Amino acid sequence: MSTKPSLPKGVRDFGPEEMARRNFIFDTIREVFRTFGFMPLETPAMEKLDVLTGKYGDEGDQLLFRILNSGQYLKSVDASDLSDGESAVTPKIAEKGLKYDLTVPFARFTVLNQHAISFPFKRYQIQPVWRADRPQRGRYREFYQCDADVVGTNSLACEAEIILMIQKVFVKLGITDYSIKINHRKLLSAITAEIGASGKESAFCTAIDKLDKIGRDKVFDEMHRQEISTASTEKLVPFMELRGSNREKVSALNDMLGVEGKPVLDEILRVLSLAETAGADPELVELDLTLARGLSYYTGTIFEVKVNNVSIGSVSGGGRYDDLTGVFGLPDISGVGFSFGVDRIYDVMNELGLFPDDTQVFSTVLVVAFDDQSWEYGWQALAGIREAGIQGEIYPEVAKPKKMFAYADKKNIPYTLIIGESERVNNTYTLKDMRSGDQTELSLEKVLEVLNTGQ
RNA sequence: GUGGUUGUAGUUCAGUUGGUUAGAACGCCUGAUUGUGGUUCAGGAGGUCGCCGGUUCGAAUCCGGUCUUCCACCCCA
Repeated sequence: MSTKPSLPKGVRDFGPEEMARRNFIFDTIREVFRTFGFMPLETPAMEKLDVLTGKYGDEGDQLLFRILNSGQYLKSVDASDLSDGESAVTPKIAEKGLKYDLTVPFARFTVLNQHAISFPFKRYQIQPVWRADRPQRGRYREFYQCDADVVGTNSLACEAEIILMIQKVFVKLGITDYSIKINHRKLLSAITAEIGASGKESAFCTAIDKLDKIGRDKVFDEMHRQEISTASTEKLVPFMELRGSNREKVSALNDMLGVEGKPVLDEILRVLSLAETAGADPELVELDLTLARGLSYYTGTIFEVKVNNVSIGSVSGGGRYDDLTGVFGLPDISGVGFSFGVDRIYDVMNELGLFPDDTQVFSTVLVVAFDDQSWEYGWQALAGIREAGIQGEIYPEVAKPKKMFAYADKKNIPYTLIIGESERVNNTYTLKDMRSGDQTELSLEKVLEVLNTGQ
C-alpha cells in the first residue's frame, strides 16, 4: 500500500523557476563577498552538541535540532534518568545536532585549524541551517544563511566593510528602500549603567528591542517585571527620545554619558566615517539604540537590516564578538561577521516584484523528429549543437507533432529544429522560431549561426 | 513552548439546517488534425472529503484526538 508523501513542518522544495531566482541571489552575494577578499568555507550539517549549546542563549538551545544517537541509544539511560525527565535523558541519547547558524561552526573550524590559518582570516559561507522554530511567514525550519566573517583583528574597517557589502548586494538586487540599523553592545551597557540598572543588561536588551513593536509603556512594564526600577526607566526616557542624524545622536549621547561613553561613541563614529569615505550611502545607516539582538556572543557593534514596507523581519544581521573562540580554548581572537538570510530576501523581492518577468530559458532549441531514422539524424545534429556551446535537447522519442511542440511551448524553448524525411534526404534542418512561427531549411552551420546570434 | 486557524481531484477553490451518485475552473489524456505548437470544439481519466476514533438510521458537514497549513506571542534570518 502506498501512502501520500509529505514534507516535514517548516521545510520546502525549490522548483526550477524558484531555483533560478534563488541562484541569482546566491550568485550576487557570493560575488560581493569575493570582491572583498573573503574565502569560501563549508562545514558539516551536524556538529557535536557541546559545540552548539550555550552559544545562543536559553531560547537558542531550545531551538536546536538534536540527532538521535545511532544503534542502541537507550543503553546508557536508566530508570532514574527517565523519572528526571527530558533534561536528564536528552544528553544521553543525542550527542549531535544540526547547526543553528554558521558563525559558531566557523569558530569551531578556526580553533581546530589555527595552525593552518593566518590571521586576520576572512571567510564566507553559504549553507543551510536548521532551527526547531514554529514556522511562520518568512520563518522556516531549514533556511540558508550567507555569512561573511573576519577573525583575528580589532580593526573597525571590518565593521565598515560590512556596511559596504550590504549596500553593494542590495544595489545589485534592486532593493532600495531599507535601513541598516547599527548599535553597540557596550553602548547598551553604558546606558544600563547610566540609568542605574547595572547587572540587568540582558533583561534590558530584550525589553528595549521591542520598543517599536509594543510601545514605551509595555517596554517599561516588562523592565519593571525584570526588577529594573521606576527611577531607572524614568532616566531612560531622554535616551528613547533621541532623534536626528547619527552624528547628532552621538554628540547628544556624549553629553548624556560623559567620559564613560566616549570610547564606544568614538568607535561608532569611526565605523560610520570609514564606510562613508569608501562610498557608503549614510542615509541608509541608522544608529538605533533599541537594536539589541538576541545572540549572546555579541560584544561590540551589532547590525540588523530591515527592508521597509514589507511584512518580513530582518533580512540580515550580525555583529562583533570578542571571544567566541575562547570557549573552544583559543582566547583573545576578536571577530566580526554578518549574515544574509536568502529565504527572506527572496520573499521580500517577491513581495516587491523585483524579479524580472522573463521566465528562465533552460534550452535554446528542441530537436523534433518525425520518424525513427530522422531521430537518429537529429541526435547527431544535437551533438554538434551542444559542441557549439548551445543549450539544446531532443524530444526523446518520436511522438505526435502536437505533443512535441507543446513540450517546447511549455518549457519556453524559443527554437525547434524539425527533421523529417525531406531534411534527411537534403542533408538540411528546418529551424523554426517558436514565437513568430517562421521556419527555414538550413545547413547545420547556418543553424548554429542563427542559434548563436539569435539569443 | 503558549493561543488561534486551515485541510475536499494534479492545482485553486465551491459544497445549504447532517440526507441518495461530492461539483467547477485550470491542468492532464484522447480525438477533430498521421510533416507543425499556442486558438477552438467534442469526449475521457482522476477524490476511502488529511488521518484515527466517537455521536447518528445516515457524517465532507457535529464532537474528541492527531498530523498539517497559516497567523499572533516567544524568539529570530
